[in-house]
Amino acid sequence: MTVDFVKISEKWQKRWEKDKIFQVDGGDPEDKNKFFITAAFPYLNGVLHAGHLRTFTIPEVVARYQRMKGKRVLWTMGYHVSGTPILGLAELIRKRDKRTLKAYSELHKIPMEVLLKLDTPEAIVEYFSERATRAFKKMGFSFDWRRNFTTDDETFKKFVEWQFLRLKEKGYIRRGSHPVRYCPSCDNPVEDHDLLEGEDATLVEYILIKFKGKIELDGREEECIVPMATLRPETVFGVVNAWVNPEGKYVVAKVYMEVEEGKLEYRGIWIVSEEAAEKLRNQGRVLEVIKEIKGEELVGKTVINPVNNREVPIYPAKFVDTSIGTGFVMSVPAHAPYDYVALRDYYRSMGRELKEEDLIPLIKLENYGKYPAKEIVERMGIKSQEEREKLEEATSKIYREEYHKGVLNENCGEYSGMPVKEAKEIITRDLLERGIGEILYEFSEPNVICRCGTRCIVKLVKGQWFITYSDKEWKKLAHRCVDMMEFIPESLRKEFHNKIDWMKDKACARRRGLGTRLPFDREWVIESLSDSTIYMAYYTIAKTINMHNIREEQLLPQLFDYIFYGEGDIEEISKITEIPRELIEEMRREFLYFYPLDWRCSAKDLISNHLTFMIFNHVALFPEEFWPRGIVVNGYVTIEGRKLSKSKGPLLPMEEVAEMYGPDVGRFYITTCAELPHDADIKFREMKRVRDNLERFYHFAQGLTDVSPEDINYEDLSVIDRWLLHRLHKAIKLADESYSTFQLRRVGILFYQLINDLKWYRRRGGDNRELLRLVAETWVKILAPMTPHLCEEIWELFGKKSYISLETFPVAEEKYIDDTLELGEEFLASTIEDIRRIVEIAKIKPKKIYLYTADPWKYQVLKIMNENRDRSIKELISIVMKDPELRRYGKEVVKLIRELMEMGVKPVIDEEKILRDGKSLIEREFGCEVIINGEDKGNKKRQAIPYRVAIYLE
RNA sequence: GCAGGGGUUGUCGAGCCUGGCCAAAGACGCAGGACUUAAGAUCCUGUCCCAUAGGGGUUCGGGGGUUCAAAUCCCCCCCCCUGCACCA
Repeated sequence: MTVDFVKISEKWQKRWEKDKIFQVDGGDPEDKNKFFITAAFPYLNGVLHAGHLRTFTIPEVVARYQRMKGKRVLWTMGYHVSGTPILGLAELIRKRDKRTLKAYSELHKIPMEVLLKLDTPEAIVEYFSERATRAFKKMGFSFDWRRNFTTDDETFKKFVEWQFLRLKEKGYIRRGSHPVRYCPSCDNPVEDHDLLEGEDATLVEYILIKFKGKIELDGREEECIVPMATLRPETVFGVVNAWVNPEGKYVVAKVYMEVEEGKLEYRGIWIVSEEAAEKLRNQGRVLEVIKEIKGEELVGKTVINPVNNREVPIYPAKFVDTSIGTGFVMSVPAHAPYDYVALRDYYRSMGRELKEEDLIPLIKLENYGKYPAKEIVERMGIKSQEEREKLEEATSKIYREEYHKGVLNENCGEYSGMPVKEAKEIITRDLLERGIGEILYEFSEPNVICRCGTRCIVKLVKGQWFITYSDKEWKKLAHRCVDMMEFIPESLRKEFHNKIDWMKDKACARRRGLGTRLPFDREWVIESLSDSTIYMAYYTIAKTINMHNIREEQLLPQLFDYIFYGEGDIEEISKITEIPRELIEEMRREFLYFYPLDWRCSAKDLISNHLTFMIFNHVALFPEEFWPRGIVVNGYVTIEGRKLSKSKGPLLPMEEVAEMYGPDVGRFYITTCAELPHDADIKFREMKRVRDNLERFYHFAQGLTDVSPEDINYEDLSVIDRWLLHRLHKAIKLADESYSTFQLRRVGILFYQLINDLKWYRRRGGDNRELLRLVAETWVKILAPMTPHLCEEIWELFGKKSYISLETFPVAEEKYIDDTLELGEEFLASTIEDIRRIVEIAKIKPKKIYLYTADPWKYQVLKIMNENRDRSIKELISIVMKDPELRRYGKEVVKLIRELMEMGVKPVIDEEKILRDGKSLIEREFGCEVIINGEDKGNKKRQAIPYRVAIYLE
């Protein structure tokens, strides 16, 4: 007889909806008995899948639990549609892209005739939000649906506008330029998924150090700048020459920097490679080329190091790549193996030897002499510049060690004595400030190719809007928030502190995509991660806005100021917004009641962006009392070992889980199959087993409809009854703890333990049906947050008229908890196990089993040990030996203490009584008579110690 | 490179924070038995090696240390995963 989980779920979902049991309104602000939990809403360019299922089911279960704990629970969901992916998807569908159509029909299960119509962003948003809603409902999510919205709703956009106006007012929005990966052919920034090659490439910042030179122009000698590109600006103090590629093409050009839009600043005449000129143009400079020259023309000329005015010669070197940096490299042979080898080669070609006096050391490094580069080159036996591989190795080794352990020496002026790690940053800053350094961005890999086949460039986007997450004061507030918050797992706290420290200014607007336009610059659309940082606050008021059809033009900034800050005159606001005063008051009340957010749940991919932004925006816009209180992060999901993929599968739509296995099975499985922070691997076999177990639980309950827990006679309970009762209350306690700390897997384990407990109970001859009914009723409540439909069904079967979803969570009663009962059963089980081992090893089929408990003095020793739990063995021996009675047993006492210690010190229990109670079980198991503490056969009795009876088989 | 997480018995996966009851939970797999006409389901038992009375031996990435005692604490090394941003 199988249970139809799907049918049961449909029945209860209908009833819940009809009775609106999950709609929630704010209560008395004085008595904030509330629980506000949210999950990072899904981005709707596809159906909800197994990953969403996990991330959303966790808070869903906890929300239901808290509801049963009597809290007013605000739990709902919105839909994220901002940004470009939906735009892109609409375009692909319009173009009838084969791969897209295949993925969306087969993986997302969209009928082709419907799919082909999804060729506008609006159609996609509408379709997928309906699908998402359906999936949530089928899984039995207990949302207050009145508060649902999408980020493209005009009303929500007004809220985002308010947010950005206030951020700008507080000085957290600025305008500037920004390097991005750019495709010159598509004329657009290139996102990760639009790359053919080079996904791993990062942006690296080269520092251009402006060495001064002279160049002949029109017969006159002119001052010019020869910029050296370097990743190690601190080594500028050790430059002894510069390198140029003699074969390379270079240009002499007047360089202007675009400091503001349309405003140029002259930066002098520069000599750079042709490729570098192009890069400079892309990165905010305007170049006027005066003439082209070949690298060899510069060989032998000199340049002046701007930090120490040292004049150094330019030498030729083949290793200089004109496509990297500027085509000029400053040579620091004391610390750069390439430079050392190239200079040595060059000197030799000139007929002289490179000597130590020719080098300028600038970094002191332990385990090395004055000239680390020279040393490593000699140690590795590098003979010429051609040995690229070895040189790379030597370079990275020296760079790494110098960076971490090096200290600048006396040649470094004001920076001497500084560790390289620190000096690097400071020197960079100083070079930039003094105008002798500039930044040039490069990719860390040579090949970064756009989907269109064009090589990407780094482009400086001008007029970009930023949120200034680099702001030190702002970071302080964010750190403070993190200090006050709770994190699950706790290790997140450290991680968030790190993320906050690393946060740089973030570009917060783009040229295209769905979403909200910047209220102060309508050309730009607010970037999709930036519009979703404080939207939990919107949940508190969305109900009022949705139910009363408040229109976007009514949602003026003054209104939000009143709702969130209590600022302004309500009469006046009511007048200008044409929103009735009561509704404004309602919104204010709901916000005050439900805020702050108690828990934010998400998968771990959002740690470094969304969750961190959420903290930043909250601390910027809200007073401390409204800062978020906790973050819960769960691991990823794989299916039978494979990563999820929206385009390649597997995906496992949430709806499919609901339809194929039933929502309760899916909910139970996804929350208990892995520990919260770990990745979960869905295995369909295991999911089936969950279904079997839940089914068994249903049948167990089904067999108990005719009895009542009211009829339990507590006076008359047997040992095993009391044990079961103890286990029940202990389970309540643990389940309570587990739910409140998001340890849902533990609840699952408790459930499996219940099944095992019931097995043992029956094996021990337990058959108190009233008690079993109590166990069933209690467990239905414990499981209700996880498997609500099944539990409602059983609840109804038990003749209850209420919804179990609204019942009170069971309360553990200490008076029924007695750990010695548990120790007793364990003792009994281990006794049986011991007998079994002897039977097996000795190959005896016993006719009679004699069991002997230990002599009383041995329990006395155990008792003393219990009273002195923290003592060492030595101490225990001396304590026990103080007792003259016990001292009589001499060495035996010492031996006993050691044995008991090894076993673990447990309280003394009445072993004989337990054995007598379990006698019939042992007799049944072995099919023979059991004699307890009878005649001492084979002188065995003396072997008995507490928790280990002596056994004699006959 | 920087940061965070992790390496446990056939597999997955607890335990490690708060050292001793850890040969190490549980699940799966495998093997044996009971039940059954049979299959499935269910229940019992075993599953590192050795052992004819409940015993012994070798294990928890590698190496070293602290301790009467370490999978668990400390140090070093190796390996794996994730993030490093404008992208949802």
